[in-house]
Amino acid sequence: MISKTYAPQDIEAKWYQYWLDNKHFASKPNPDKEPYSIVIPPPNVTGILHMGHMLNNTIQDVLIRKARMEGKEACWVPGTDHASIATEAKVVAMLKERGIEKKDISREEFLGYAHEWKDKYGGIILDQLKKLGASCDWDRTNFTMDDHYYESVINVFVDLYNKGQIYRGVRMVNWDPLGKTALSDEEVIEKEIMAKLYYLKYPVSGMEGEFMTIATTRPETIMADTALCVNPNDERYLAYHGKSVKIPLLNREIPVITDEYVTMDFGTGCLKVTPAHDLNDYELGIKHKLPVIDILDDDGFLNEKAVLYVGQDRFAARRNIVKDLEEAGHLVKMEEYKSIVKTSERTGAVIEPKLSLQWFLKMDELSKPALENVMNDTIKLYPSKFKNTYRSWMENVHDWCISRQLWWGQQIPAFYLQDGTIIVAKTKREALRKAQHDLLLFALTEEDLTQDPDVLDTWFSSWLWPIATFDGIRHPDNEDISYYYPTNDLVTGPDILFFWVARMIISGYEYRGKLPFENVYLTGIVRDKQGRKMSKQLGNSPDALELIERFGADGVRSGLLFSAPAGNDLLFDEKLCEQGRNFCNKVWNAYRLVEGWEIIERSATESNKLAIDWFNSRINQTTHEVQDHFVKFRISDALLSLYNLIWTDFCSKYLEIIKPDFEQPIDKATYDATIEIFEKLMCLLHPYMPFITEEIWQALAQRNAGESICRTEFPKGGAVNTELLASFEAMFELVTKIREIRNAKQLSPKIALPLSIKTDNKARYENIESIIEKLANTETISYVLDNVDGAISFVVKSDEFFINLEGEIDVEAELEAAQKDLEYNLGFKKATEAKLANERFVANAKPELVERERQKLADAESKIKALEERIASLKG
RNA sequence: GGUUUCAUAGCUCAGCUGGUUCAGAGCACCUGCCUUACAAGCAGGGGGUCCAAGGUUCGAAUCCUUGUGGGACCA
Repeated sequence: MISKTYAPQDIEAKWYQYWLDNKHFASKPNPDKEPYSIVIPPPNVTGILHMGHMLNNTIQDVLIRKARMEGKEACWVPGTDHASIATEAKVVAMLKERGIEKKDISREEFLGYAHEWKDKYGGIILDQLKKLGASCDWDRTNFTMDDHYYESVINVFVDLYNKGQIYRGVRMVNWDPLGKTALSDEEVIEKEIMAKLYYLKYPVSGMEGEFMTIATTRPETIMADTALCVNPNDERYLAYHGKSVKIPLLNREIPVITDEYVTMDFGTGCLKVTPAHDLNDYELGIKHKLPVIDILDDDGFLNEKAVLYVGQDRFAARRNIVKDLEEAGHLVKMEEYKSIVKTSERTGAVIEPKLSLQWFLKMDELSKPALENVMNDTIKLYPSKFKNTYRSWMENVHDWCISRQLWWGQQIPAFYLQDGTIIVAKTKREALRKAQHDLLLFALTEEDLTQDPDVLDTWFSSWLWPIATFDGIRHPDNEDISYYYPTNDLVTGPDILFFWVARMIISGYEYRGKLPFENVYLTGIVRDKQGRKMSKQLGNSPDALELIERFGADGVRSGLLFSAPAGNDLLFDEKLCEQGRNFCNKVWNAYRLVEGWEIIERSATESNKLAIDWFNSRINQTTHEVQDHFVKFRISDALLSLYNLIWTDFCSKYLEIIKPDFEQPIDKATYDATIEIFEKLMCLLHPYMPFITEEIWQALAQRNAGESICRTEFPKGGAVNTELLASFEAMFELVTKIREIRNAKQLSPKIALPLSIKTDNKARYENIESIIEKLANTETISYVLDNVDGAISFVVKSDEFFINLEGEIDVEAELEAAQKDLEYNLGFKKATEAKLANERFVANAKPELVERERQKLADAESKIKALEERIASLKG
């Protein structure tokens, strides 16, 4: 006896191992097949599976499994990225636990520990993906710090440098004083906070008793001021043009300059200019040739250039200077002020705008094909609304700061001579040769070369992902890259559209001359019920593995997809997984029913034959629907179509029709047809629910060793008999009406109801009498020419039906219902007639539409006739 | 502030090129059923001024304009 409820745990583990053992996910170039490839968005090597990953990877798995079943050479490349900042932080923490400080060990030692950490804890997420059922080709697993990948990244750096696309320069960057590294704009999170706006007055030189008052949120930077700036049109300050003021406490003199950049109505309309510590001030400083005084060191502590508060942390210095300013009478007032503070995504530290020497990649030329080919739909974004966002970003692209002051990552292949000359080469040896050869410095040895200590931004390695995972940078003509590139679909979140997707497109055109993928499917963000983004801090994210444990991978997968249209955020509720689990159970029980049947050698009844034909038409219809949804990347809609097909049409209708009576056998013809149908349904559903479909598919028939549903053919969808579908629709409507009466009269389902039909076309019902009897539990059906007195009646299409429940009929209620129905139909008739009488409608609308309206009118008319007779007889 | 996007049932969303009287699905809710595959189930039901106001059209939830209110991106 098999279990009444579906128990996924053992089944899932069993089949996943089976798939691996039989290498069903492995792929290699096959010229006889069409390639279909996806590269996984590499999760952070420190990461663990969360809801976003589950959604994202389920979608990829659905796509890849479907492609595999369609006979394509499907290849899903998994892997992880090295996540410099996050991983380095983990390693530093691990060392700290062992009592080791990063600053006390060498780079080589540190990297040794980092690799140790990675081998031990890194990539847990990939194993977790297996629990989800991900059909990745695991032999192709890549890591952005693998030797071949590392080399690819270095090669690209050298190449771009040689092409003049990479340069070194001083720029104002987002500095993370805790991580002690520059961050890209994308690694910065803006938080809204309540800050204080301090109003400080600066004495004007040569004008005793005159002051200029500025408003600032950062009083500790006044020592770095090099000017005060007012709008030249601001009448309040005309008298001070060309004067100078003294910085409070410090008494250093700085000029008053004018620039239209200053907003007159913000604060006091008088701006302190601090070029070293604010991006806008920096630009203003360049414009007005102001000096730059950098008073902060890399830790965010004040240095000796500050003169005051030297050695203090920036926040401590702020507290102290406010106190001192107040005592000295320079603090006019303080105001609460809502402002935005930038923080580091990784360390949480408040970002310090800082001038520093960094490596940059020029973006203006490189980004052109990437913009163009998204705008002209060579690369399609789903949903397309992201095209706008993409464009606005790409049109305002800044040069990319690619250096990071860390150790974990690809070390920048730039070597410095003692005089500062830069030589960029893949290795130190090559750099030396270059120096000797190009600069004629024959006496030079490797000891004279110092490599840049910084590493490259992690995105500078992951932007090569679709190429480097196939080793297409080092070997641009190898078999894999030639076959699998460009990949087909990329599935990722819109939050990394810019700094990953766009950059992959850039590198794709630069290094392959081609797009990296054809379609980009952007998932929504998984939020909690209240609409909050799931995060560790809030603790509102469910444990992914625990969810799988509770609901089964199939349940979680389908649950996530039930309400996940592309690009729309998904408000996650465990109820969705429950629904998925219930669906598994439904499918499971349908299998239990079929599995328990005794078979008898007998041909099928006419009604069974009809039901089989009808259901095959429904499958075909739905298959076409599903294909259409897939073409448009409506993954969620495709699932919902299948859900309804299986639950409503297969279980509630088809199986109920052909189900033999209790402990009766089923005829072989119907049984065989049902098994075939069941297999087809499992194939259609397999991409979504791989485990249960494999389990049932294996059980439905004898299979060969190693055979799997994941290698069967995805149903193509044959002819649809629309007439048959329509007649079954009408029949189900009839059945529903009878059931409605049963419910309204509170009659037990066990009592068979007497049904009479008044119709011009008896043949319409004769073949399906037994179906109606079974579904609605009616007694033998009779045909009548006249209305049945005292019976409950209703109209479906143009035929009238009577259920004679002696004494049960409430004439008033029946009359009212019939009257209401009549009114509706009269209204409908009127509207349709008006439409058809309208010349412009008949002239402009599509002919089939007009024809449909005529048909509707005819239907309504016969229905009205039947209803009128009905009302007359009730009144009679 | 600029750009963009959305507003449909109590909740989450479909509604694709305007065309069934179009107002849909799932969940939730109500009623009746422990019926023989399934109570993680079966049968049935109620529920909406499609944000507001104009416009285009034979016809608007759908297209246009303005407003209101949310989100995203950029500053």
